[in-house]
Amino acid sequence: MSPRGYHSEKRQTAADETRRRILETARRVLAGRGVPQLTIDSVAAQADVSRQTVYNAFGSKSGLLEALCDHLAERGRIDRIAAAFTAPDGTDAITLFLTAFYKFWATDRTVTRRLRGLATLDKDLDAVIKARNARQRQGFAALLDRFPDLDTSGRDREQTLDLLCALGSFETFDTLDGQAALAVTAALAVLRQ
Amino acid sequence: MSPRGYHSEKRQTAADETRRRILETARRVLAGRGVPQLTIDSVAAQADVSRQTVYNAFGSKSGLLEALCDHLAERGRIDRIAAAFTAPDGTDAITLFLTAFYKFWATDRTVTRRLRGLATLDKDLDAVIKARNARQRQGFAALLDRFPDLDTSGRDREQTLDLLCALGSFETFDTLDGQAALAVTAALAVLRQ
DNA sequence: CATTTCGTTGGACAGACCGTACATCCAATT
DNA sequence: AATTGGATGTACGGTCTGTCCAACGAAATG
Repeated sequence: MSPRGYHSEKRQTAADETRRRILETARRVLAGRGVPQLTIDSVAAQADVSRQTVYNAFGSKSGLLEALCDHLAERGRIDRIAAAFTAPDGTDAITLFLTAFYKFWATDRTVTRRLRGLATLDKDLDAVIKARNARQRQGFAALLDRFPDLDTSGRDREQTLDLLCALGSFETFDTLDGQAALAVTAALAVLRQ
Repeated sequence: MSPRGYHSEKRQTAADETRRRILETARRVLAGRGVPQLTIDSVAAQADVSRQTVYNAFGSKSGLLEALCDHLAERGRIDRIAAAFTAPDGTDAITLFLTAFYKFWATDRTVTRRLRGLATLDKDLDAVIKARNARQRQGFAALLDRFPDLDTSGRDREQTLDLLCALGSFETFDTLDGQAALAVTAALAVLRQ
């Protein structure tokens, strides 16, 4: 703590800029073909930054990956899901919700796949991704609340949510090759049956 | 190559036994809670074997993981899918096929999840898993061939296969918490709609 | 019995990577 | 002019992979 705060604008923005440059580099590295060579060394070098700077900005490799998750959320305009909650029609709402996620993942498909793979080895990153999945489930739940007539299957509510989350998961997006329309029809079939 | 073959039974079975012990240890390590500490060192130590022996048996860490995939296939009785191809009814066939996979994955759920995560970082392992997914798709395709009336959706055949693969994927199994019945009803809903 | 073979062992080594510490430089701030 | 904070460079310890090699011992062969 400084006795007299050195609040600075130029310094802050400069630091943010390097931080951002590092994140972009990490994203580019993970997006490349072949096995991702995501080492602090290579990211730092490609971002034209010293290794120490990466640690200053993110603390650790885990920290970098977590920050990258948020970075991807911005890039992929995950905020598009907001439109789903103002839709007047239930079917439209589900459609908007699912397609928002599919567009989001399509933005950085390879990076997302690898990030989720890396979460297997990283407790912190795993927590971030689990939280994200949980929020998606809450979104589906909110839509089911708003449109009670949407689910005419007579199934248990939690089970319906399980199915929707499965169809809306990144992995399903990935195996469906991004065909959002396919996921939407499947979801509607599951809800109606 | 030996000028005069030293074909041995005792040696062979002994080597197979240590190989098997290493695989079981690796499986146990990957099944443990927390971040998996799957290092050659720890596996070797827990299997009461020298590190060199692991390399003799599997060549590399990738080799060990690939072998573990096959090991899991045996343990999980993946051969149960055979029953699906002799079923007289299409619906039964799909049900048997899907539940065989779900039982398979339920056998070593955590291990499979981590193995698939590790495939992100390992080209060889990734190839093994991709091949396995492809075989599942061929299985679904064979069922659609045998029972042409099964798919009344009028959808493109490849798209129907995409959806079935998505529902039959390990990741969907994982998010559905192993509820095979749920996946089956979803698959049937998708086929009928 | 003598010899060959093979799986196994133990130690040593290079190379990659993570994370930390520290002394230093420079530009922005006061 | 003095201070502060971000960035740099270097160095070090630790972990893990993969390879090499000398050696041991039990099984197989003649």
